[in-house]
Amino acid sequence: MPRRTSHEDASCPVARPLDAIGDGWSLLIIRDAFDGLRRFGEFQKSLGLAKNILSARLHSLVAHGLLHTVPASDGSAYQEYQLTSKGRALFPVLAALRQWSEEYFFEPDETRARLVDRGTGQPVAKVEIHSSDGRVLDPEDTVITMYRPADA
Amino acid sequence: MPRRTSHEDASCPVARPLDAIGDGWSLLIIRDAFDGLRRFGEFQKSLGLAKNILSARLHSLVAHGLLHTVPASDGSAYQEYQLTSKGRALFPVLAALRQWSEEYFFEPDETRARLVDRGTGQPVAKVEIHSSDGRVLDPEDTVITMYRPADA
DNA sequence: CCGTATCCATTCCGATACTG
DNA sequence: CAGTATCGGAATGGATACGG
Repeated sequence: MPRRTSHEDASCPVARPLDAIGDGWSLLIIRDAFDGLRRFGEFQKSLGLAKNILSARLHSLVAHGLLHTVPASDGSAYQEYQLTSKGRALFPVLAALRQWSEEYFFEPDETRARLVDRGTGQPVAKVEIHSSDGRVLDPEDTVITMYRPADA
Repeated sequence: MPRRTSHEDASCPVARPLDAIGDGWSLLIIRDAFDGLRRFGEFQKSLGLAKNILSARLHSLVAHGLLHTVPASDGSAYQEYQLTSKGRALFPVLAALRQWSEEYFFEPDETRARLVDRGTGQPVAKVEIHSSDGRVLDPEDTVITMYRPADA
């Protein structure tokens, strides 16, 4: 029996993107892309992975529409990898993940990389889930329901 | 050379939790836990994975402090798996991931599972990143900086 | 400098059988 | 029902060598 290879057809939005970013390196590549990295060598130096798998991950991210390649920038005949709008839209996810990790995976006195407001240098506000009318929602205040858009 | 086995010592909060939730199944188990699932068999039925790997994942999540086991609830001699506060704190991450996925991985007319306010039935508000004084921040408005807490 | 192709070691997953 | 133990196949990742 083949291994569970894909979540493409899952109706759950948590499952479906796992093919694109469910692997360990992809999220780190996206993080670096947000940080301004664009060149193959920059990613490789930052992440320290083998070139073949970096190549594979990059292609996968392009195939899933999170990155796209642009021809040059310096005269070279190579590619640069930039976030698409789909990739950029991961910003809140990454920010929430950062906050969760800082709170639960770091000792209070441990040095860490923080996401801050560029203008003020202050850390960004804690991500919260709100109702459509602005109340803060806890997990218990929410439910998962099936939504069938009318195909009018 | 050993494969990169762990991100435990990374100073980047994006990297460090990958050992705990970077694998494909863990996030889905957490999702199901938010959904109220607690028993081994419930998870297995929902996810359709082999019992040995479910067992391994569950143990890993317990070891990383996202789940904890409680003795019974019905008289049986078995365990139930519940989210810890650390696991519950993943709520905004999961919610942000859901929203991103719904927007970019589903066709507009495609049926999907949505996170809604239990009281009103309305979908939760879109997750945004705010500055400490309440402005909405785009990726460009932010920077990553190293933070060294004073060890007073 | 930017990749691609090949090889090898490790890991992971699924099925199955087994215990309580 | 709730797990554990074992096995085999598949996919992955790392190193390296090579080509543009």
